[in-house]
Amino acid sequence: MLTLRQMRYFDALATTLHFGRAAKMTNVSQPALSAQIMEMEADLGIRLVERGRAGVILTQQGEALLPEIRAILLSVDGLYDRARQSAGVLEGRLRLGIIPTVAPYLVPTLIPMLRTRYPKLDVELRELLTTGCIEDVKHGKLDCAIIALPHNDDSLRSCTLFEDRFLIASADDENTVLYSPMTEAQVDMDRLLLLEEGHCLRDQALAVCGSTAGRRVANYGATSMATLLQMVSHGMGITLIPEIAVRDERTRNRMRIVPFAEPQPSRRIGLVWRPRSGRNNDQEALAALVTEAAAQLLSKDA
Amino acid sequence: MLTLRQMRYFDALATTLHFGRAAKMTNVSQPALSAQIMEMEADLGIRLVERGRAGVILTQQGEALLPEIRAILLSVDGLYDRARQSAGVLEGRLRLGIIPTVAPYLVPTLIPMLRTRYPKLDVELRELLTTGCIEDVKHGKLDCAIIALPHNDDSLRSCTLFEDRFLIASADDENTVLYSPMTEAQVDMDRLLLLEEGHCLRDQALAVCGSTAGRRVANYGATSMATLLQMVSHGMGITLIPEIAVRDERTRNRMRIVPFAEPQPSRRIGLVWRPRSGRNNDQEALAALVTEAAAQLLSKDA
DNA sequence: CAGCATGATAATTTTATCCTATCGATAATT
DNA sequence: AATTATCGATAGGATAAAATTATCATGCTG
Repeated sequence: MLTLRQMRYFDALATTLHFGRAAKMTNVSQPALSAQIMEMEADLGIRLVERGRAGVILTQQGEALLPEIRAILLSVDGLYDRARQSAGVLEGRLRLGIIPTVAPYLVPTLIPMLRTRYPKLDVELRELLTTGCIEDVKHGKLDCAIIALPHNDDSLRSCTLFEDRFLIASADDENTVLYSPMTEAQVDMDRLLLLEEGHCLRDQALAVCGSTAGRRVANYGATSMATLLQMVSHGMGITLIPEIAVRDERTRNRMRIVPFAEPQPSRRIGLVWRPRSGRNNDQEALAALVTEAAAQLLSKDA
Repeated sequence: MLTLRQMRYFDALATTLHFGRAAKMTNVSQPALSAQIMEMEADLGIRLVERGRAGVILTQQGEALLPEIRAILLSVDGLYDRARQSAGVLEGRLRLGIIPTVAPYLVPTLIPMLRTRYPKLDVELRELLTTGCIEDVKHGKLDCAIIALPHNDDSLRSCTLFEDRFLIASADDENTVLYSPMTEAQVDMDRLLLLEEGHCLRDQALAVCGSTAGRRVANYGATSMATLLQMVSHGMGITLIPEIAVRDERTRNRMRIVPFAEPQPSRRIGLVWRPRSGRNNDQEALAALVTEAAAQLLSKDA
């Protein structure tokens, strides 16, 4: 089988037209180079050079193969450059999953920041439920994902990005009684609207409010926060709204949004990745940036 | 140093995403493949694959390098094809030297024959004096040459292509006495015109006619047969004309051309090449074709 | 003819590569 | 929770590839 070593030797031989000098150029003894060239010729089944006393002459076939061989050697050398280049922080493609109750609020802030600070980064965003995020990260379809912690899959590593407090949103009318701040027990479970199954926020909302068992829940599942809050603003019920969504949703819907009493319930948003992904630098940089973006989003909001 | 073997293994690994199956695909044990991939990663300084429980995932960098690596492997495979293709008879480039007293008469017949029978052949013709032919063949600037034999360089091999008889040409007027056939002794040395120094035909003419010493030679050297024969046709003298030139030159100049008496003097035209050029098939085929072309040229001529 | 240069060859050592067997870790099953 | 299966990594020893040094044969050169 043809080897790169043989090609390098042949390249040197074609350059020097002299076995001895080609050997010196390749830091190898002349017999070694000679043997490799011979093997190369045997392998290709053709004569590459004509050995003469006054050095070496390339055969027509050797001459014909030379440019191709040099191109191959150049490509191989180029691999090293590419490899080195691709080792930078947050360069190339990054496939990032984000859960639907975070994505629409975080992305408009996060993406411009990424573009500015890491212009060589090509982000591929996917909005997926927690389970989807975790599965895809595990199987290498995503490089990492932003989900609510904790997750139950200890084959993945994670870090906290920010705390996202819950608030209560209701229509801005007189029919709804809202205490401010309010306790979990004051939530009217009959009027509590939830996202559809699969959203972690649904479970979190139940966990927050369902501490007292036996209360019923409005039998409806909204497909997105936007839908949910639109329903709320039309007086169809109340819901938990994560702080990250407040600024954005308040510009769309007239709502009353009140905090919980201390200790305020919240969800912890984090980044998950495969422990062996080997992109620790990337993950750290991304985490720092997301934290910064979230801080920006949450500032001056109640 | 990166090797093709490593690239092939990596290619298989990227295809199967499984060390075991990649090993089977490359007919090697799994540890062997594993080791090569590891070495490749160490050499490139990057992680190519992520080892996981459910097989293997390419890292972003591995993914980035893969197309380039596959292209390289394809190029290498292509080398074999090119080599095989270039091994045909009379294919590719053939650099052929021809002495000036043969070239203009042989070429118009030879080249069309070559083009017809060996369409893949790309002939590079050079008209050179014998010394030039021999030097260039020796130094690999020509693949072979057509010269008059014998040559005095035994570092080259040669074979006879055809015998080229000499005839005597004179102006077609009453002032010149020509016997037919004539003997060498009857040549009027004072009127004998010759090519300039360097042409083997000049020396051969002298050898034919100069057997009787002391005769003087017209002090003039024509630069080509065409010039020489034009001078002859204008009554400036007589000259030896090789049979190969007769048909062509007779159409250009009115001349009387008579043969020598038996045994007719002649020159032997042959092919020379480097013994190690390794293109024996080419040389044989070319020799056969030239012989055929010459036979065609010499037929029905006196 | 002697001396020089060139590439090939020989004998040996070093380095690569491979294989078998086994391990450790994870995932799936019982 | 223990068992089994799968997967890639590791260890040890054998084999093959490639290197080195020393030498040779040959053809030029003076």
